[in-house]
Amino acid sequence: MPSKTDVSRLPKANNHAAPYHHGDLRDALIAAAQDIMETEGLAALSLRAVSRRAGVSPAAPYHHFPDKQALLDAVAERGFDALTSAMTERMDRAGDSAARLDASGIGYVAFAVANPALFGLMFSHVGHNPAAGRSLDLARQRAYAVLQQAAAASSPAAKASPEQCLRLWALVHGIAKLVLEGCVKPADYGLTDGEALAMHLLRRQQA
Amino acid sequence: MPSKTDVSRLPKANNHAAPYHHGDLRDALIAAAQDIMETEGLAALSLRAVSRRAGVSPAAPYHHFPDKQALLDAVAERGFDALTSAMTERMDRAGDSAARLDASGIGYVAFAVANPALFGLMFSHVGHNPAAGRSLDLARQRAYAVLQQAAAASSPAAKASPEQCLRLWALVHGIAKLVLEGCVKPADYGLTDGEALAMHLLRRQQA
DNA sequence: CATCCTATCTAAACAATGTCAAGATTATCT
DNA sequence: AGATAATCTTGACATTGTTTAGATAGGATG
Repeated sequence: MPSKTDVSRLPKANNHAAPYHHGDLRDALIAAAQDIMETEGLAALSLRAVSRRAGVSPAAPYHHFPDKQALLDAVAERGFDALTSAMTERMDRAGDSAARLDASGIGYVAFAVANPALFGLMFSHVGHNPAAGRSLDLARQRAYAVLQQAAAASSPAAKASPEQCLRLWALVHGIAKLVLEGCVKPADYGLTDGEALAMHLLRRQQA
Repeated sequence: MPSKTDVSRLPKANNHAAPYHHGDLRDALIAAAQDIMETEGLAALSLRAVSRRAGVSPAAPYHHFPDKQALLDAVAERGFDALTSAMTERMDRAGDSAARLDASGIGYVAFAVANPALFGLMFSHVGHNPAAGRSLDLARQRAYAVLQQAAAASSPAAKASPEQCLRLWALVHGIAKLVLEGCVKPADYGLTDGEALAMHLLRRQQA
């Protein structure tokens, strides 16, 4: 349907009548995938649906990603960066180092509850070839580093031990997962949302 | 290929030449699904593969389960019962009530690591109609009750508070998930397996 | 400017999956 | 034994991930 000659030469103008070459399809595919996840959930996230949303044929993504999993990895990588930002921003709005430590954990859970499908994707590489997901691993480590640094800055020296850090990660990860999986409903504890639950469980945790 | 008249009347004998009516296909399907999960992983768990393994047509399961999800729910339900047994058995091999509390948490993680695909299935109802999974919810609550009772039997009174129980669940659930998702490798902490990691993280947790 | 080369996209097809409708076969009850 | 309901098969449909072959465009070189 789109006439190909009216738009003479606009390689990056993607407003009307998509040209044969999309401009930067890679980003558009990632954005479309994020869009579908937020609106229709993880189950609706098929490669063909992403292609459809981006206005492109089902085979087009294969020129930018070797695999569906590779596209999902790219989405997950951006997710970890967003998680890192969400935690640090919340920490910056906190006062002393103890409050910043709380904020990091609460931010972790709050991000998960606010982006359930994305959070699920980020931790769902079951069979994952290690070479392809290396950049993803680094993004995840960057997010974990926020927790680690918050623990290190918190005064009691023993709190920054690798074991204590991992305990904190496991605790907030467990809270997030249990809420997302529907196992724990914050209302059962007289709380409004997952964020309040995290606040409640992290308070007085370090005794 | 199978001649239908040589086996005259053996409704439950499923050794050779399966009769038209399987006997109890429902259990066979659940068992086949468990088999596939353990040997080939969650990704290979398709309804058709289960039917194939049970020696039956792809449409046969629909006379015993309304849905693929319903079969998966049945498998998950048995999984929660197995988790309950694994925890209680490990507790019974422990000494005092404090050791029993540790054993419940360690048993939780050990079960997850020993049955990665099943554990993933058990907590993977994203869009789940509440009526169908009610029996599943009960099975899950039965497993959680083991943790609760272990905490209640442990001497310090404040340890059995709902918040403390939930904290314990979140902690062991988080450890299990992080290990299964490949985020945490026990070897990085000088430990052999996830069970040892759980032991290490739960020890001195209650201070 | 013309030409080759390469990157990008489409079209068409393939096997596999979940699911359903129609028909065959067997168990069960009267 | 004969009717009725339960169980299983066959065949089909839409959807998915992926591949192959061919069309189209952009960029470099002559």
